[in-house]
Amino acid sequence: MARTNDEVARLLNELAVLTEIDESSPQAFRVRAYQNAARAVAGLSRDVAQMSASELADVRGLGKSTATKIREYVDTGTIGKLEQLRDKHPVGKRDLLKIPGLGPKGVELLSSELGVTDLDGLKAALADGRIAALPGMGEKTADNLREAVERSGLSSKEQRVPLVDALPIAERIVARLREVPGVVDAAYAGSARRYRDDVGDLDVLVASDDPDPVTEAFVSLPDVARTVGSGGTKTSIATHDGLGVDLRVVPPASFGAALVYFTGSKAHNIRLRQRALKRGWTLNEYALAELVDPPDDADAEAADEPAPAARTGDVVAAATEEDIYAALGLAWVPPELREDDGEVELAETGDLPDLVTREAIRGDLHDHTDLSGDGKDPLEAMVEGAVERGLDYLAITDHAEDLRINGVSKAAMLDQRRQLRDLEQRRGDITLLHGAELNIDIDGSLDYDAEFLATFDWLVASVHSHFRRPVAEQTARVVAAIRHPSVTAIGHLSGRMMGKRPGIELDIEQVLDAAAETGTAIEVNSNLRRKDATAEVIREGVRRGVTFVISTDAHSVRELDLVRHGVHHARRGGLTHERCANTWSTERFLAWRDDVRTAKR
DNA sequence: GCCGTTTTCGGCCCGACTGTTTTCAGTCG
Repeated sequence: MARTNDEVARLLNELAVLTEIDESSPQAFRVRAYQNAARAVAGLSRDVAQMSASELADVRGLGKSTATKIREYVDTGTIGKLEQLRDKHPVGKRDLLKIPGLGPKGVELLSSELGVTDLDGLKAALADGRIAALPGMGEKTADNLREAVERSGLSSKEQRVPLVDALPIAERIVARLREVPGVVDAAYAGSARRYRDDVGDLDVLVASDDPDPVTEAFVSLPDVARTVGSGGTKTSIATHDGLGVDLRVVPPASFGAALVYFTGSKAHNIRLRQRALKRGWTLNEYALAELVDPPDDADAEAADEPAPAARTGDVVAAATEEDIYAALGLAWVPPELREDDGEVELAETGDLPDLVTREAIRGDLHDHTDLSGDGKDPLEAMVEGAVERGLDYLAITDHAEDLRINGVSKAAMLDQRRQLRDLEQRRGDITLLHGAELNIDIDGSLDYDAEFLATFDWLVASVHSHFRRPVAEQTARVVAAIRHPSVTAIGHLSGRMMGKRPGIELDIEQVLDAAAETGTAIEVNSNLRRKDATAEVIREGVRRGVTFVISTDAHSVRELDLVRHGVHHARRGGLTHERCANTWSTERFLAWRDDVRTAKR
């Protein structure tokens, strides 16, 4: 949480990159140690600036050496070792490392053989044929590098695409590959399945004993701009948007193992494999299986060839994820939690959180009708849609008057309220709350007057403008809305739009503490472009006892289905049923709302 | 650099694909 931690994590990652260049090997154990340390610091709830060297060294993933470096940074503002590596390896080398196809060995080769230490140098060496003449390189390698440099410049290794843009592609590809004869199952995995905010690429997994027609169908998809590589079971393509998609075809009996493997995260997988090794097993994308010791020296000599490092024996588990986790003595870990930030330990002791599920959602508390300008469907249709989806309660929250483009006057609001009460009475199959989405102005003030606001059943207050103001101003603005006696929830907390604009800057501790103190709910907005509040904020809010609601912010009947995204996102933040008010029964929900308002007034 | 139901040294996750190699190194995920 604390800023120092993010800063230190960034420096440790830089140390990892520089060490990778320095030791010319991605395997260099120091590199991984620094990466682990960076993640450990980023995930720490305590502020490293407040911790002693010995306290730091006690943190899992940090040792004496890194603890000393962190103290050095906190005390002096610099890390000697880092400065030294920065001097030794100019920024240009780090840029070279970002080029797809160039790893630490390649970068070192360029530097030592040709004196090439930056992108311009590489371009020149490519142009005059010096690259192709290098030992271990050739014309083909030079061509690939030339293409990589031209196409994506520096960024493609780290260019990430918002989930909202990538997920539809993933779902389309999976649907198409499911139709291929011989395909038993298909799914997307990777960071998309973990529901990260953005993805580096897509991982698609197919279960089939006949890979060739799957590969054929995959490279023939209309999305495919070019095939990056293709072997017997693994194929990589790039879409016209420049998104990379990896396909793996595995035997149906291995589908569970492959799902675990390709869902990741990498760090989570490493923990699982270490666990497997301790039990005398090995875990790969095909199975959790017995580890067979390599033959002893005599046998190896007799065979007159080096012994393989390990061979696998009988399969312990492979078909489903549940089987594999169970064999490893773990509860099945929901994909959204597989980041190695404590979930393995919780799975071991059976203490994984009771994460919110789609089936548990009983109500939707942020919905628009065609009364406000940007809504598409009339009140009756929205209510019918909610009933069809099995909801017990629904809040209609059209934009209030302040949002000039599509806001609603007081009179129109009252008219809608009469319609809503009448509809509720006539139907008798759903509880309807009359609400509004208020605009939080830059000074924290809201639409209408306090007296009128007090007559609503449910009020969502959200930021819609003035995104670039100082953190103190934004925090005061939002906290004022949280403390307003009639406001029951804060909509899309940061106002971010993925791939378009960042959210407002908030002192999140202050905001969450105000929400916890007043009982005002924080919304988890289900729109994938928003995913707002962020997973990190949800996680911290759960820790501080904040109540959340998962809302669709639907502007049409169809958008009521967005709730599945909101649920996945909330799970990433560790949201439990207990802290998610719209999983509660109508009675419990209404009683809670009454309590909050009574306490605030 | 970190870590320990094979504890203070000697390990450290696993495999596919590519391009350069005649059996493998480098890169990637």
